Amino acid sequence: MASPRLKREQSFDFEESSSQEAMGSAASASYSPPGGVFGISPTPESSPRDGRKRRKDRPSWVKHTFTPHFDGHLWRKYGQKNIKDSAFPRLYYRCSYREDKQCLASKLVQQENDDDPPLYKVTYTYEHTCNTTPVPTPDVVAEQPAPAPGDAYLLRFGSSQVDREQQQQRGAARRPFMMLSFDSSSHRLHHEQPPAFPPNHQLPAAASSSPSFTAEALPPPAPPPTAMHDVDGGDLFSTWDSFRYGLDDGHGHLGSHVYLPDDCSGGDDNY
DNA sequence: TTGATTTGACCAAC
DNA sequence: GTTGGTCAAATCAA
Repeated sequence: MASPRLKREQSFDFEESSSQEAMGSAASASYSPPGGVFGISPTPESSPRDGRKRRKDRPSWVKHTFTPHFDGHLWRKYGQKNIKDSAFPRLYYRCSYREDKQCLASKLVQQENDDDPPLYKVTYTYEHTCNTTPVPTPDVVAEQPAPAPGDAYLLRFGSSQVDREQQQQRGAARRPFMMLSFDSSSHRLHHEQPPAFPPNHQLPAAASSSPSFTAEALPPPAPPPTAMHDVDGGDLFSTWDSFRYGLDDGHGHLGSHVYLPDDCSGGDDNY
């Protein structure tokens, strides 16, 4: 009402991970610390109608990632919409525990380009209050056994992006797939010791052979999940997701690409 | 049968 | 008036 149009400025983009929640970024890290940083009280909408308010007075933070679906929390998709001026649809997710635990966390996933892998902008709203411990350990194989200091540690999870998206879009999505991402500052993994990924975790040949790339992620804020391969022996984590450990030198490395964190888009959206 | 996803409609924010 | 976020019925898959 009185406030001028709230654009992305509304969403706090924090480059520094001062807050280390489970929000880490898998790719570039421009996310803001959930919790406590927002002066506003994330008071849940009291009335159902309020819940439909557009981004306004709601704590939110943005991050760019190649693995938008992988941040350690369980999400349920509740909507998808084509956005004006955007070539890609926006996906709407909310915490699977929303009802069980009144967790208000939600996120919007917006693909930003068509690269390989594509970069996504993920806007989180409200911090998780479900206290669920996320992050199962994915099937993963380090592509680079020993990243040099300051380098990214690339891990690839599972199959191709296409596969994953196809699955996701079709029935495979039935099982709420986990999204995992780690925060960078809070908990840095050491190169010599990647997270507790079970040794027996490997990728499908296709995945490991694919040159196409993978995203990078930063170390988990919380102790890496212990060997939890896919919860149901499946492909829960056999996805195109991957991680990168280490460095927060300010920008992410993606294969040969280097992109600037967060506001690289400079206020981006035109929405 | 159950539970997640899809998709169009509704409605508030701009 | 337009756009974006959410709802909810229909659909689908395990």
